[in-house]
Amino acid sequence: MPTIKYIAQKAGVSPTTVTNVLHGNYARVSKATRKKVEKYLKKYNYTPNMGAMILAQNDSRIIGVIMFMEPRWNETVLEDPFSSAILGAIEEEIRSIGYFFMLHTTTSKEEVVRLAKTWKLAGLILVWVPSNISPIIVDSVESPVVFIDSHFNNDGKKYHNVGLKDEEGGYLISRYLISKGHKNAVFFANDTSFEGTDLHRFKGCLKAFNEEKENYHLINKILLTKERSERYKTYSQITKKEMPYTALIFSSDYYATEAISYLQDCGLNIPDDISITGFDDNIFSRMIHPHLTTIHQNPGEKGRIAVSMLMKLIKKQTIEHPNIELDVDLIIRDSVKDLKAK
Amino acid sequence: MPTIKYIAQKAGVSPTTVTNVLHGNYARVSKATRKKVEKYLKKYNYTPNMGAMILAQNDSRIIGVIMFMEPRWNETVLEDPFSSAILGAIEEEIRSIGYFFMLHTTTSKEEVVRLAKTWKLAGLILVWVPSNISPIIVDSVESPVVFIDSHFNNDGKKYHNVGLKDEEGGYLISRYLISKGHKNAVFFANDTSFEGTDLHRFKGCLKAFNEEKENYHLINKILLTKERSERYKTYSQITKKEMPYTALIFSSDYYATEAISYLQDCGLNIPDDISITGFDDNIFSRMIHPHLTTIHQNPGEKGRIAVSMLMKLIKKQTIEHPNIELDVDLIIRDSVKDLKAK
DNA sequence: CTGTTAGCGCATTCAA
DNA sequence: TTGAATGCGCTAACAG
Repeated sequence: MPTIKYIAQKAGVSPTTVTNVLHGNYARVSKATRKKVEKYLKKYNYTPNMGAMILAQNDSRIIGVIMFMEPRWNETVLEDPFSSAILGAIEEEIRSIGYFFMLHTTTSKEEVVRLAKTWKLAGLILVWVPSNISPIIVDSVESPVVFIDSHFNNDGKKYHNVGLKDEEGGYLISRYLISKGHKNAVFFANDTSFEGTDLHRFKGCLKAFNEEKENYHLINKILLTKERSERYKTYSQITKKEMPYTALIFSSDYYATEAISYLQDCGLNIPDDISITGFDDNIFSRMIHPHLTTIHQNPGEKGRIAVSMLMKLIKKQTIEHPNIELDVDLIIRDSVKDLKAK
Repeated sequence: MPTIKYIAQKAGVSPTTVTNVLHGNYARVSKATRKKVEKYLKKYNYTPNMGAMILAQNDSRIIGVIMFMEPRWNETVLEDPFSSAILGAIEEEIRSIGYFFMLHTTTSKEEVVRLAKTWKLAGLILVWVPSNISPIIVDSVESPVVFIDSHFNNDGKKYHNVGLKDEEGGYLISRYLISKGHKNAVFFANDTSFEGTDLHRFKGCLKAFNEEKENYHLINKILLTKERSERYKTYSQITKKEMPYTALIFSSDYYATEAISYLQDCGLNIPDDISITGFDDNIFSRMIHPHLTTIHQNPGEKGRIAVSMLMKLIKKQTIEHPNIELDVDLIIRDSVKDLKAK
């Protein structure tokens, strides 16, 4: 494993010169020696030692991507095509600009801070951070930070976030349900904490239903747990009692899909017996039958924008829009019954 | 950011003593000084600098996980819940033993070698490496290497691999089809290269059909591409011509699911018009209707075993089983028609 | 049991 | 346009 020193010796120049060639400081090297050095660099297949680089310049070119989630990446989280799509896009983007991708899941802010220090991370991308700990992280970490899908308390701090028009999504899907004659619906949140995206989507639904006259109600919110058997129990109650609602609004395609499958197994017909909507427009939303009516978003775009925003931060460029909210689209498929049609 | 030197100074001891405390070399430190040092370590919240560690001992504690795939993590690869489940398990495992997880996708062996050198990787986990380049990587890299789902040419080299009884899986699913009266089937491979897992699954199918008398045929293999529209074209041909087969054997649930959805949209009834089987038993195999008859495997286990094997390699412990083939199970659901029933 | 010292590979002064 | 010297934080060999 050749070092700069070694190359320098072989080429008969000083280490400094080799460094200058490597860094493209061509103003400080004559063309002739530059060519010569490049030849030896290639000949001995020089590879930098990142350890030395970190030590010398306090920057690792590693971008840490932290997914905030339960200790275990269980089926309900990472197997959701939506997470993977974000990660895939981020990885590709980071790699293409010559940085490195360190992935970490945790729910501990201390762990994030420690990771950033230990590795002198060039930057951090934090996915799904609860709003109460984001300010702490931003304050304790030296590296620039970009959030994905976070919502913040209005504490005057400047956050960089790539999110979605969650509220508008909730509004759109609810308006659509109302337009099809649905007067009573239930909202299923992805998480028991019910904050962030869940909360905003819910607010959007609420807004739509509140615009209507009486008899229109977003009846309730139900918080789904990470435990599949418990969710099944929740779904099963839908089949039993006299349902005071005609539509189920899910805050993710993942759970909407799961519920449809479960309810179908119970003998229900979707959407004839009950209408169901999702959120995300993941691959499986169009693979199941009935195809799922849902809100579209582009997870890859989220990841890519997050990386490019982070790079601007790293390079200390100015950022015009520190808080991006990507657009949503209503995707009408077949999981909602038209109650007005006869 | 306190350093060892700084802590040593504050505690009134030498850096060596601090190091010894940090490394648990308690034989070289008196209990009293140990306590004292620990106090200061905590007080100043000491965090190691990995750059210095890499430099000093040529080991980064980073485990590089390389996914061999097309430059773009597109929907067809990472959004497959199967990949994410492997990654999730690996990440969790690596983190729990105090190592770090660097994720990289590529198809270039040079890139793998460079990454390993640049970061002095503690170890490498290579997923889905084509058999022709695995020996090259093993030879060019200093770090221990564990493969996942690779198959090797018999070149006498010692590989460490965590795989699956792919052939048995193919055999099981084919025997099942035959038992239900299916005499002619087609095999759909996940990749155009048709090697590794695809090939072995196919072989298993072939074996089952060849055991039968004449008139039993695994008619053909069809190699699916990464381009969705092309796959749709492939599926659509199934609907058009007079099908000389009654079952489609897919080498993954992912594509089986996709095909079912597509064919249903074309008006076909699964399994009445045609039977379809998958491979993997991912989450969506039981969410779609008809539920998919498939071969079960446990991706999380694959990831965890790979990490533990790698750790043994890193610690230079002996490995009894360098080539593990995990068991498969036939999962019978509703996507295969019983042709013998009337 | 404790401390001194040298060196890992690189970037970065500063001098020539 | 080139080179020599210094230090980043840590480990390990050696000395006490």
